[in-house]
Amino acid sequence: MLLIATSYGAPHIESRVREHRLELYARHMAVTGDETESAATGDISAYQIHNPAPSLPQGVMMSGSPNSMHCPQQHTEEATRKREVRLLKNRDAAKECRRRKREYVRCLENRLSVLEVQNKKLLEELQYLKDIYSVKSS
DNA sequence: AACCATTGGCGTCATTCACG
DNA sequence: CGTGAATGACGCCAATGGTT
Repeated sequence: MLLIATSYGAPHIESRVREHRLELYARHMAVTGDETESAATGDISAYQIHNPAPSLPQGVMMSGSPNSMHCPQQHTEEATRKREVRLLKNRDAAKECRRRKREYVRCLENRLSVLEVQNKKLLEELQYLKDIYSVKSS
């Protein structure tokens, strides 16, 4: 079972998204009549529905020795399992990556507002000094 | 209320990069 | 050089706010 609780984002949205995917998937199954292991668990993404998995999962090499798998059935099961693990890892990596990016942007925005205040103060000070100078020199 | 544009978050794929 | 992690790009969806 690959369904995991997501760590980021609003939980109420997460669950609704999941429900929506399940609905889409149910519709997909109704049309195709296809049924896989992930179908049984409901572990399916919207993208997978719109973009059926290629015949060869990403990153799975053709060069696997024929002896490593006893039969084609086992080979495809192993390939499917590897693909699911890879997708799960990449899903989590993407979430973490986005979280860091949001944090980075927040930091930049904070720094911007600090610098804006600083700049304003310096401009005011500059004006003040200019005024003093002009009064003295006149 | 219906419609539309914008925004934010997600999953996936493709690519890059660092490491063993 | 193969492999896994990180990330940009893309498309999708839901929520939200503005407009008619």
